[in-house]
Amino acid sequence: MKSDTNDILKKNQLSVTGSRTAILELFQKSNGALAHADIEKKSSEQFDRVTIYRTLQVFVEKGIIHTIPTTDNSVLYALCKDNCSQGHHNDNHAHFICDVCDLTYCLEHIAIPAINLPAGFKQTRTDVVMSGICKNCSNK
Amino acid sequence: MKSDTNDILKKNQLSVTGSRTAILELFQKSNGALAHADIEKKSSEQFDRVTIYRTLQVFVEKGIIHTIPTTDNSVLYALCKDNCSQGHHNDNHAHFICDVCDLTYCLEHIAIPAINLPAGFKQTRTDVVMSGICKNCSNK
DNA sequence: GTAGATTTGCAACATTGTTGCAATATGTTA
DNA sequence: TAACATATTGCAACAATGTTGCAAATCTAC
Repeated sequence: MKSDTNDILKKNQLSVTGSRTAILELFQKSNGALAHADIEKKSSEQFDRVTIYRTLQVFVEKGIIHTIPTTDNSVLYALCKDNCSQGHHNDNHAHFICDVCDLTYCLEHIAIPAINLPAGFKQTRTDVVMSGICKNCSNK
Repeated sequence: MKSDTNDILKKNQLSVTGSRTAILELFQKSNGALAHADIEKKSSEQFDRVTIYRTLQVFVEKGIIHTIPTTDNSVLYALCKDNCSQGHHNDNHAHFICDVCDLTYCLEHIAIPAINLPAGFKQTRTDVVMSGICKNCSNK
């Protein structure tokens, strides 16, 4: 794992530092998306709040993680899969937020149907945010 | 316009007060969505910040306005059209945010195609957030 | 190992959102 | 319309979240 994160950072021309490695590992371990607050909680003993902000900013800029829009104020971040790590700004994303457990799933393999826009509108990015009950919670 | 907002408030069992009327009129005058900050700026001389927060909360609860998810931290609010003012929680919405002028369009008349979810997922709400260049900006 | 560049942590600050409570405004009833 | 009960507002104080500048520490390349 260590060398994995190491590679990712180097590939993106970033210095390999403790906080970057740790935060990247957090994302790799988590099965869903993480909010800034989650990251703070899971690593706040170690790193300054400011460092986390800046690390997330850099990761987003480099396309290592992406943001997920939500209806409330919270911003979620999730790891970009290998094949979408470049040119993320023209990408389409679908996410599912469970109303029960609050986990966010990245629906990587979902095809987003084309949506017809009114004439004159040029769309470069589409985000689909679905909410409801996830697989785990509906089985309980 | 005054009697219009009056009706809307009464229909939703809300007292007709200065701030509610004013904020509702702001939404009716604006052609796009408004962020909390916008509302503060356009009416901050008149109403307390807290009042604006609470007014927006009440409006959302009553289904008078709805929130629009965005990729950055900002929460946008937009007026619900008449026919979507009830049962808003099971609704589908599409919005377009222009990268140039930053205006947000509610695409009321757009059909959102069904998206196939993995087995076990039950979706109750779908938000589509598109960004790009709007009609006005692409004509410049 | 050392020099130069990058990153971190701290401090201070700005913005955004929340809560309790007293004062005020609203709706209702007589 | 006066008066009561209820709902709303504004204030103050606070909490959470995000930003900036700068010196110290760390990293990379040589």
